[in-house]
Amino acid sequence: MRAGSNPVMHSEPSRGGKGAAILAAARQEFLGGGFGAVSMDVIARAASVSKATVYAHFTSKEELFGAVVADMSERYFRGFSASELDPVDVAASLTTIARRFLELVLSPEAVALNRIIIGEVSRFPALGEVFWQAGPERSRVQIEIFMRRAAAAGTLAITDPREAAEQFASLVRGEIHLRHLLRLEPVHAAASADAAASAVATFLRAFGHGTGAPAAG
Amino acid sequence: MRAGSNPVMHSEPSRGGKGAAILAAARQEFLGGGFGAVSMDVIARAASVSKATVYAHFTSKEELFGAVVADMSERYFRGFSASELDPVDVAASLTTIARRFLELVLSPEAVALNRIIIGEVSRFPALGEVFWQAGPERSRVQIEIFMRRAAAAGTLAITDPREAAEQFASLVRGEIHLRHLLRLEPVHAAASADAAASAVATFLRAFGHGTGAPAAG
DNA sequence: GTCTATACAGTGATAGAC
DNA sequence: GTCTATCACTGTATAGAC
Repeated sequence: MRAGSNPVMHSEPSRGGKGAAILAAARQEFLGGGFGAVSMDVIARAASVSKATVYAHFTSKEELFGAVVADMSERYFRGFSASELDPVDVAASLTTIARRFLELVLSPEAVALNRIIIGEVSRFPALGEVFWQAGPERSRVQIEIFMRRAAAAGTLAITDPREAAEQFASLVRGEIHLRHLLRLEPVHAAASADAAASAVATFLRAFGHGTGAPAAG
Repeated sequence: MRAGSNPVMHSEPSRGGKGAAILAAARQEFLGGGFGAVSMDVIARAASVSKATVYAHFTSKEELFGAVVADMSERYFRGFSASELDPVDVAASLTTIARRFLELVLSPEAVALNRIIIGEVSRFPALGEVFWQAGPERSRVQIEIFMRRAAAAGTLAITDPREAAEQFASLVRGEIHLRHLLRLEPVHAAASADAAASAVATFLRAFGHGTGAPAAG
C-alpha cells in the first residue's frame, strides 16, 4: 500500500511504522464518527500505541484531523479522468463519465469524508476549500475538458463548456448524493446505473444533436 | 413570535417561557457549532436559566438536539409551494420556482441545519429521514405537481413527472448548494439568480416546446 | 419548576523514566 | 520515540433546598 509516498501532506510525520499506523487509525475513527465523537484515547488504542506517541507525531487533535482530511481528499479523487473517451460517440462517453463520477462520489469513503467535512467546516473553515479543490473542482475540470472536445467535434451544442460541465455533474449527482450524505440510501448499484442513464438522457435532450430533439414542435 | 403554537413537536416541553427559551437558545447554539462543540452549560447561559432547568425540560443533550432538529425541519420548509403558478407560461413559472427553491435551500438557517444533520447523522441516524421528508421530499413533491400540470397543459414534454422534478431540482441546486454547505460561497444574490436562470434554460432545452429546440440539427 | 452546588466520568495534553 | 502515570479541566447529569 505504501501510504507514505505522497509529499503533499503538510504535517510530515515520520512515516515509518507508527506514524502511518496512527494516521490510518485516525482516518478510520474520524470517518466513522466525526471529530467530536472520537477521542485521542480511542485513536491511540486503534493504532496500538500510547496516547503520548500520538502526540509525538501530531501536536493536537485538530492537526491530526486536518492531516487525515487533507490526505484523504488528495487520495480519493485522483483517478478521475475522461481523457481517453471518444467525443464523437457522445452518448456512450457521457454514460461512462456519469458512472465513474457516481462510483467515486457515492463510494463509502468519499461520502464519509464529505460528511465529516461538512459537519466540521464551522470549526475548521479551511477544510472546505481543500476538499473542494481536490474533489468537485477537479472532477468538474475533467468533465469540462470532455465538453470542449465534444463541442469541437460538433457532437454537443454547447456554448459554455464550464456551465455545461457543472450542469451535467449536477444532473448526475441528482438527489442520490444528498440521500447518501443523509444515510438514506441502501447503496444499490442498480440505482446508480439508472441515475446515470436518465441524467445522460436529459443532458442529451438539451445539448445533443439528432437524438434529443423534442418529439412534437 | 409565538414559538410554541406548533403541536408537531414530540418531546412536548412545557412551552411557557423557559421551555421555549431553552429550545430557542439550543437552536441558535447548535446551528452555529454543531452537536459536539456546544455544551449544555453554554445553552443554559444563553437561555438565562440554570443547567438543572434545562434537564427539567429535556432529559438529555441528545433529546434536546433531536427536538431542535425536528422543530427546525418542520418550520423551515413549510412555505414552499408552486400551486398558484401558471403552467402555460412555463418559463416564467419555472424561474419563479427555481428562485423560491434557491432562496429556501440557500438560506443561512437551512444551510446550517442541513450541515449539522449531515455531520451528526452517524450519531443520530433517525434525523436524516426526518430532514428528508420535511425538506427535499416535500419541495420535490411541490415541483412534481407543477410538472404534471404543465405536462397536461402541453407546455412541457415530460413522460415521468417525478424524475423531471428531481432533475429540475438537481439542476437548480447545482454546485452552489454544496459550496454553501462547505462555506465557500459569499452568498451573493446575483449568483443565485444566474444559477436559477441557466438551470431553467437548460431544462427548457430538454423538455420545452419551441423555445428549446437545438439550433442546428 | 427553579435554583446552587456537586458528583463523577472522560477529555486533551504533558512529565519523566527508559 | 515510546511508554506509564497523571495533570488540569470540562462535560453531562443529579441532589437537595426553596
